[in-house]
Amino acid sequence: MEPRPPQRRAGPREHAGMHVSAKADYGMRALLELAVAYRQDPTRLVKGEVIAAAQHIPLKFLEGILRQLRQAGLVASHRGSEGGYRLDRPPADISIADVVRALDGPLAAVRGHRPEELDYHGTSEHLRDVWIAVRVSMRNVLEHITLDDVSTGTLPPFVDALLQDPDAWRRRES
Amino acid sequence: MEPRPPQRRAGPREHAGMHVSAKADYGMRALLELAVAYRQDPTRLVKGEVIAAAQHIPLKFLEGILRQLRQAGLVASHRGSEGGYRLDRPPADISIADVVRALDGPLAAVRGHRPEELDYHGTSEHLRDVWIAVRVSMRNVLEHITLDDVSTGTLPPFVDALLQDPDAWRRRES
DNA sequence: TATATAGCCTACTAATCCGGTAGGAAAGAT
DNA sequence: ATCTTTCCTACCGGATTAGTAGGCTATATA
Repeated sequence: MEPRPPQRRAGPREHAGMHVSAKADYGMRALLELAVAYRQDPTRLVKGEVIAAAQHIPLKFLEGILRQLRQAGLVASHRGSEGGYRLDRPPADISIADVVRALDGPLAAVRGHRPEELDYHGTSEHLRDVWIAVRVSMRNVLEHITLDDVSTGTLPPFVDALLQDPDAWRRRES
Repeated sequence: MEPRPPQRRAGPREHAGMHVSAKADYGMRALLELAVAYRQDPTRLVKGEVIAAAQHIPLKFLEGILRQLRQAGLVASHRGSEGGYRLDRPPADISIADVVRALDGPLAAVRGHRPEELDYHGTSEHLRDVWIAVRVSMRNVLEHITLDDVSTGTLPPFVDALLQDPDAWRRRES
């Protein structure tokens, strides 16, 4: 195996509201590779190293991610010379939310707690509704886009509508 | 000052897709206290300790948060015996997104990068659209709810609509 | 002018998490 | 028996989180 060029690390972490970790990002890309193979032949196995090379993911790190995805029931694997990984169900039945939850945990949390567990009082009584609402809106997007959608590039119409927003690609001054 | 009961810390951090930090949560609650005072009298100052007591926030931690909010232009302050904090503009002009951005940084990031900076290729070409779409949908919620809305408990109709979702309060199996 | 008050600023810390790396054990094919 | 490929455990440096500690500075009042 040729020596892999050192991965570029994002500098200071710069915490963000919704942060998709390297794990979830790599995991999504790995699953998209598997989605293509699945459409060719649902039983076909793809080796970790092939995925790693195609998407420039450190192999040993990827192995851990794929193991986690297997434990979540999204991926199946076989060892040995003819081993590898495949999706455990059709790519149209795996949502982005499934992947993010398997690798990054719950979609939304406040101070480490689920929104519905929060106990606000006094003037902040209605704050919980806000976090619940943002979670619903994230779910609406992430639960309705599948691996198949992303893989084929045909996102659901309501997602395309979101992307039509002229400011969609503009960054806000933070 | 009576000794403050020890703060309950959330156990293992349990990383989440969107994680609102303690800072942003405390900051929101502090601003909601200030919003009430502002409606009474826009020039009225509230002391840090009063806010801390009302919302059970460690005082010294809160001071740092309020300083950050002042640097972001959301809060004004005065020192001295009659000092304290107040909103620097009407609560109807401060959105939740303003607060989260001031305290937690950008609303959405992938591996520490803004979604629009990402460079995907091959099978994951369309993945960026997904992260952009989820950012748009988060913005749609967080930029259109103001401190005034939360403070008075009258959220915008489209947010109420989100909360009507029968599953809004249900946690998903992760 | 002295003093008390309350915000401002810097530095520090313990625990945790992130993004990996290393080394080998176990399973499967030839 | 051997080679391949996945599986598992342990470890690591750096960064972040959620605070704490202590003093400095501005302001009002006596």
